[in-house]
Amino acid sequence: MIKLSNLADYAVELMCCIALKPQDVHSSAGLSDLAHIPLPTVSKILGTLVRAGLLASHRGLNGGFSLARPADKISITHIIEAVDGPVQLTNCLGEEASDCDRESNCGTRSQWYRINEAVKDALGSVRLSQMIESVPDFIGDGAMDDLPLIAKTLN
Amino acid sequence: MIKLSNLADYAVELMCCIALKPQDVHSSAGLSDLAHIPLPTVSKILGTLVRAGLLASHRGLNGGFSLARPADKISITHIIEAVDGPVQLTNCLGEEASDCDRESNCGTRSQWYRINEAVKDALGSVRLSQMIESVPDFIGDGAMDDLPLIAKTLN
DNA sequence: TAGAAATCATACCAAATTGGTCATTTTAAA
DNA sequence: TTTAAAATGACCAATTTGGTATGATTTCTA
Repeated sequence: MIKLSNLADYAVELMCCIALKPQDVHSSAGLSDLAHIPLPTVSKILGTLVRAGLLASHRGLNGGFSLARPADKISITHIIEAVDGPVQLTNCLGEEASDCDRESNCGTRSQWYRINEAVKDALGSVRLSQMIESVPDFIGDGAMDDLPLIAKTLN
Repeated sequence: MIKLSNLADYAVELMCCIALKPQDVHSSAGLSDLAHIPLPTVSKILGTLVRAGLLASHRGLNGGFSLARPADKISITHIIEAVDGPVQLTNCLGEEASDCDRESNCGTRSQWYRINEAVKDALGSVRLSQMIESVPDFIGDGAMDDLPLIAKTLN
């Protein structure tokens, strides 16, 4: 199953919690309660997000975390890459062309590149501000009809 | 780092090797040599692909594997999902709405859905036949100079 | 101004997934 | 009947992931 790591998933969720009240300073403990994620794990993730420049931390009494920039300037890719590292579907796409003495499959590189870009676009096309707006009850049926348009870069 | 599993990566590569000579029956050992992947691993992956209906197996002497359908009827998604399971970026997207008694983040589901679909589209938009076309004789040296732009976004 | 409380930060440990190996059985062609 | 090949299942190692505990830092308050 292709999925994000739990930590990346958590990270997006925590960012959403913070973005809902952008003015407030949110403590790890408070966010842990709100999101039902173990406190130490929250701590670790928030620390990562601070180092990535997505959050600002305020130490000391009444300290906590707040967004480093407006929610519409933060994309899902930013959050995910901060936690999970870059989107790089295949080893082929790394810096070293590595062991590409393989026959028969290097025409695939340009295709892989396309696919990888498309995935990044998909992730990058949604901003944090969008994640928290408009919560239609989407469970069930047609609520998702006006959706994508994404993945248009291909073809 | 967001990446496919090695097995999925290998699977695509093996499928490419087979698709290059669609008439032939390819033995595990031959493919292992060709792709530089350990034989037992090749065996395991090919078995999975057979069960997924992407390959046909021929037992006995001079047996081996061949495509179960034309290369332009097989998408990368087919191969990847056969090995890694469905593309399901977040737990939220699974069948059971699970612990979505979480506050504040369920508006995110419809967004996650969009993102997930886009990723699937990206993977599904490339067919096996495209992966193997235009394979310039790249073995050797500068043959891959015109190859794109790769790893440009990575930094 | 000093101490204490609240909080961030980091180093450490355990468990689960993944990747890879081996040995056995089944099949079919020569 | 012998041989070469696939199919199957159990097994082991290692990386990664998730979680825990402890330590360091800042600010408030007395």
